[in-house]
Amino acid sequence: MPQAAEALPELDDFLCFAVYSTGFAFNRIYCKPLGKLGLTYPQFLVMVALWGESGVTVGALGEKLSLATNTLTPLLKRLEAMDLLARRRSREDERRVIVTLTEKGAAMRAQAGEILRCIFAAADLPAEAFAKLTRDIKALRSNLERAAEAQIARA
Amino acid sequence: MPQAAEALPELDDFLCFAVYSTGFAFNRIYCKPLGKLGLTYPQFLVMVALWGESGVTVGALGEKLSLATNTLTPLLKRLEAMDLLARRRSREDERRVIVTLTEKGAAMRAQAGEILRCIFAAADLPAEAFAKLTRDIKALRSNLERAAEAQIARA
DNA sequence: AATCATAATATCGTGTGCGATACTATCGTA
DNA sequence: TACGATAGTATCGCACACGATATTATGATT
Repeated sequence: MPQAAEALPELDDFLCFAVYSTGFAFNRIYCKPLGKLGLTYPQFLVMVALWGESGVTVGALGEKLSLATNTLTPLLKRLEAMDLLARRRSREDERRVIVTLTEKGAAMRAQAGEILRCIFAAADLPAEAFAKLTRDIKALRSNLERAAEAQIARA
Repeated sequence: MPQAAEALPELDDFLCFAVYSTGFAFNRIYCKPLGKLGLTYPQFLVMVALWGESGVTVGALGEKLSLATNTLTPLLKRLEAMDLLARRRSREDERRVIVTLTEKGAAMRAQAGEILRCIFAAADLPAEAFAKLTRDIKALRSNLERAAEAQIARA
């Protein structure tokens, strides 16, 4: 006897889809202000990471951004071509590549505040709700990452 | 007199980055169970939309998914090649393309429940927190979309 | 010192996202 | 009924993401 069809929520009620589509909504909002700087959204995130700490390895940068070198290397080469950062091999360990902001790249930091104000305005949430949502999503990400590691451990 | 450098939050405290990285964390979690079905994560989302309502136009599907035809058309062609859906021109309006589930595509719905349970388990949140987070993120997305429209209107 | 395992980065191929553009069908208006 | 405007879809090019693989450097073991 065939089982009754299991109820399936609407796509719009999926948490994963909410996150997925909101990510792209952020991307679209960032498009205009970042276009003035000639940056894409992922490139901007790399710059933010470097403004926090310059002179780091590709691997350390990838750790911060949850990106592997297959994504990061071409992206960094494009930023290098724009003269925003420099890539050089480490002397102590020739396997490592150190990424450092150029003067131009460091100077661009002055534009960041204005952009973040745009985004904050677009999100249109009270500061406390904004902060709480950030914490909640980070907690979710942390859980998902833990589950992903468990998946690998089982394999 | 040069202004003191404006404080810039750490990348990890950006709401946009939290959403961005959590989206990819979802993607990585979905990878294993969807691999068994031969689907990518965006392809799965399209299937979910069609399980909700089959026989819709490419445009209507794009509306649900916030995707334009430049992304959707190649994706739909791949699903069509897998015999999960059919694309045919509308008789009444030859501009429209109607997307319909095949038997195989409709049957795949039976696998969806198990996958969603995997994801829910990986998120590891109480059901109420899960639902509230979904609502909060959707509200954020709604605000961002409204701001994007305002951007266009100003342009 | 030779050899093998491992680490760090790079390369390649596939599948999205998306701005810009093209193409065909429908509609509105003279 | 022509004809310009608009709608719906497709195509193209570029920039991510990422699994798989390659390449070079370091470390470990004998």
